[in-house]
This record gives sequence, C-alpha cells and structure tokens, in this order.
Amino acid sequence: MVSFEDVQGGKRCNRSFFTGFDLDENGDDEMDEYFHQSEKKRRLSVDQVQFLEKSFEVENKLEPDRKIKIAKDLGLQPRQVAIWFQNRRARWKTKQLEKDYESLNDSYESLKTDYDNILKEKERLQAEVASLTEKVIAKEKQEGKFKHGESETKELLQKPLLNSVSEGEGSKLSIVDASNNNNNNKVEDISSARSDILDCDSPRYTDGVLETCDSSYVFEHEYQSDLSQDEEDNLLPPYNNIFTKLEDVNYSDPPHGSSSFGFQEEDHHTLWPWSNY
DNA sequence: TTGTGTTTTATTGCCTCC
DNA sequence: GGAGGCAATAAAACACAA
Repeated sequence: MVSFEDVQGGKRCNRSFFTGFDLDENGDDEMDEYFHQSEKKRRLSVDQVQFLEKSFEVENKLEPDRKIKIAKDLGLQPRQVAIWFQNRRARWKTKQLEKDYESLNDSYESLKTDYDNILKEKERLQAEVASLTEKVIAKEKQEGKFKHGESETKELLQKPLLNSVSEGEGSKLSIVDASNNNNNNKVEDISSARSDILDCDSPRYTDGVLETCDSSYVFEHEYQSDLSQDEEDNLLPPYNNIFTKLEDVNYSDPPHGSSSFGFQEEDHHTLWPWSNY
C-alpha cells in the first residue's frame, strides 16, 4: 500500500484540496478564500495527484477500506477519491484503445503489403506462362506438328498451368482466411471455385474442340489478355477453337471483368477491407 | 487580454452484482 | 434495494496563440 509520506518524500502535505493553497505561506487569508469558494471545483495538488497515481499503479480499483485510507491521507472526501479513480480508469481505457488501434493498424499494413506482393508475383507468373505457351505453339506450328487438333503442347496447356494457378490461388486464399474472419462466406465461395479447378478433369479434345469445365475460363482470360485478336485469328484450328469454344462457357458465376477465377476486381472491395482506403 | 482548445473534476443516469 | 462501475456530459481550471 502506498503512503502519502512515501510520495512526498516523508513530508506530510499540509495543503488542502486545490493547487496553490499553501498554509505555511499564506495562512488564514487563503483559508478563508478556500472555504468561501467551496462551491467551485478545486484541482488536486501535484502531491495529491502523484500519490493517487502511485495508488492507481498498485491497483486500479478501490476497495472501501483503501478508499477511506487514501482519502484520510490526502485530506479528501472518499467520494473525491472514488471519482478520481473513476476518471483515471476512463483515461487509461482511452489510452489503451489508442494503443490497440495502432497495433491493429500495423498488422493491417503488414498484411496488405504481403497481399500486394503475392498478387504481383501471381501476375508475373501468369504472364510468364502465357508467353512460354505462345512460344511453344509458334514452334509447333513451324515444325508442322499439328494433326487434326492434336498437339504436343496439349499436356502443357493442361495440368502444368492449372496446377500452378491453383497453387497460386491457394496461397492467396490462406491469407484471406487468416486475415479476414468477417468474410467467411466469400472465402468459402472462392475456396469452392478453387476446388472446382482442382476437382475438374483437365480440358479434353473431342473432334478437335476443347471441352472444358466452367473453371477453365481462367485459361481463356490468360489468352484474351495476352494475345491480340489478330494473333488469335492466325492460330490454327485447334487453338482457335479453344477461344471460340470457351467464349460459349457460362460466365454467370464469375462476372465479366474478372482477372482470374472468381476473384474479379470488384470482389477485392468486398473481400478486403483495405480496398476502401 | 481574450478567445479557443484541452484537461480535470464532478454529476447524472443506467446497469450489474450481491 | 443499495453499492459501485461505466459512459456521457457539464463546467471549472488551465494552456497558449494572437
């Protein structure tokens, strides 16, 4: 238990309720003044506040006995001591909220940076895949390896690309999951979209036409974004069919403008709170 | 000196707990 | 039902620029 003598350095305070009231120097005049202004608010002296602060550090709540003792030590009403502790708790809480806010804000900034970096890496990898695929197709075309829709590139166009995209999305999804509990429904939607890709069989060629499940629109967007219409038109039948056939795919789930499966720009605003900043 | 913003002390009303 | 806690608020005291 803190004692007022400790705080004052062993000297008991002889001042009363408000600052600047010193019995030693001013005597009866100020005493009269003090009692005449009893209706007004009086600030506690520096020593009194210091003592109360020390007591607050020890325990921020007041038991009745402690309240009485502190009041007696300081020459205050127990009610005043209770009010001081009440207000002090309120100030402490405000400070604590400010600290919590700063801490959360730091976490948010860190997560946002991670997310942005992953997004950039994903875009870079997608561009790389598109570029390499284009080169392979051109090479096959040059070597005359096209035979009625069959191509050595078929395998390249299927599992490797889909797998890499799936893994990329998986990384992003784990961040969504960990950082945004308020959007569980969205996360589930995206997760199911992802499982569509993983569960879906790879695209198949039948009669020279690519058959694909809905999630294959990932593929189509890659080509649409990376090749001009002229380049597409110049492709030989099987590849041309990839585009024409995929254009018929039902896009009702992932709306137009989506940059990747089920993760269109619009969704970023609802899925990621920081999109609004 | 004065106007203005901030801090401190105190009140009020509501809620919870025993 | 009384005591004590909290949030919201009032009002006095204080700090400070102009």
